[in-house]
Amino acid sequence: MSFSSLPSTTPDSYSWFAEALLAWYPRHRRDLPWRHTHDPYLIWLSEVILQQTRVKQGLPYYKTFSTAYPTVQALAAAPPDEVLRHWQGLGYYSRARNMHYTAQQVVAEFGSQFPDSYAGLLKLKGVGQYTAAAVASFAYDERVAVLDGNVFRVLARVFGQHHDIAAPASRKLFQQLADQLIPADQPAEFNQAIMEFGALQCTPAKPDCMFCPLQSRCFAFQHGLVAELPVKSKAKVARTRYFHYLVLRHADTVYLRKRGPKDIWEGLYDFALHETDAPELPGADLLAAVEQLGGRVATDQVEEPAVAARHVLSHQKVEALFHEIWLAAPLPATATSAGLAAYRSREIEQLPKSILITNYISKKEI
DNA sequence: AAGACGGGGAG
DNA sequence: CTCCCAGTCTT
Repeated sequence: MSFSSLPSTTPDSYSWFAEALLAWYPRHRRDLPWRHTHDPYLIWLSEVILQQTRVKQGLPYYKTFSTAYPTVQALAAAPPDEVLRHWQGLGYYSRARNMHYTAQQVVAEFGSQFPDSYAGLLKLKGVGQYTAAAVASFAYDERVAVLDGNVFRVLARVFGQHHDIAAPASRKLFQQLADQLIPADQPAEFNQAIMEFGALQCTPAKPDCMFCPLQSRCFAFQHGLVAELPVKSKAKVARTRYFHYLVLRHADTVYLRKRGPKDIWEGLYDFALHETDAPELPGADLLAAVEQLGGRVATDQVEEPAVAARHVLSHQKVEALFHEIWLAAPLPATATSAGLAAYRSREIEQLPKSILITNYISKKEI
C-alpha cells in the first residue's frame, strides 16, 4: 500500500506519526548551538551552513561565523573575501556569496529585521523552500513542513513512497504528505524531530530498525524494502578536467588571481591556469603560456618536477599539475589583465582558496 | 526538467 | 578505491 492509495482522511489519522517522533526526539536530540536561540539571523546562518552539509562538518563553521559576525549588521559589514575565507573548505561557495548579499539586503532594505514569514523568507537570495521553512518554523513557529534529505528518506520508507526523490516533480507529493503530518501546535519541534530522526535513527545505510518506534507502522520495514527506499536516480558520472597551474614566483611573491563566474570555485583564488583536454602539457606549451603572460623564466631556474594532485567534486574530477616557475623579473602590467597579482606568503594565508590550492601551498610551504 | 555547484565519510 | 549524501540557482 502506498500513500497515494490511502483513502482520503483527516490529518488526525496520521497523528501517530507526529506523536511517535515527538516522543522520540527529546530522548535523542543532540545539543546543538543553534537550538538554543530564536534569533532568526542565527537560525538562518545555521541553516545556510547546513545545506548539503553534515552537522559534524558544519559545526565549526557555525562557531566561526556566529563569533566573527554575531549580528546581521556585522556580517553585512564584512569584506567579501573575509566571508569567503571563513567559508573556505565548506564547499558550494555560492552559499557564502548569497548569504553575504542577503545580509546586506536585510540591513539596507529591511531595517536589519529578517522577513517574519515563509513567503517573505523565500524571496531572499540563497533561501529556498527548505531554508525558508526551517527559519519560519524555528524562529516564528509558522506551520510549514521542512523537506530535506532526511525527511524525504523517512517519509519514503514509512509511507512506502517509490517516487524518485531526485526528480523535482516528486517534491510536491512529499510536501503534501509532510504538510499533513506536521501538527499545528508544535511545528518547530516536529520539524526538528523528523530531521533528527532521519539523521540518527532512519539513516541512509543500516538504519536502526530494531529499536525504531515506527517499526510496526513502517511500510518499508514491514515489506522488507528498507534498503530499496528511498528510490533515487543516479547522478551522471563526473567529467575529468586537466589543470596545469603555473605557480609563478618572483622574490618573495607568488602570483594569484581570483576565479571568475560560470566555473567551479567562483571567487576563490588560485594560480595562473592553463587547462588542457589531455593530461600532458608539452614543455614548449608551458613556456608559451608563461611568455603569453609576459613572464621571463629565470636562467638559473631549477627544473622541478610538477606536483600532481587530484581533486574530486561531485560533478567533476580535476587532475592538477603544479608547475613552479621562477621569474627573472616581475610580471608586466599586462598580466593584470589576466587577473594576476603578486602576493606574499602572509597575504596568501588570508585569501579564500579551494582545498586543492590550500593543500598544495601547505605542502610547498609557500 | 536537467545541469552546475564541494567536500567529507563509510565501507 | 567506490559509493553515498543533497539545497539552491541557472539554463
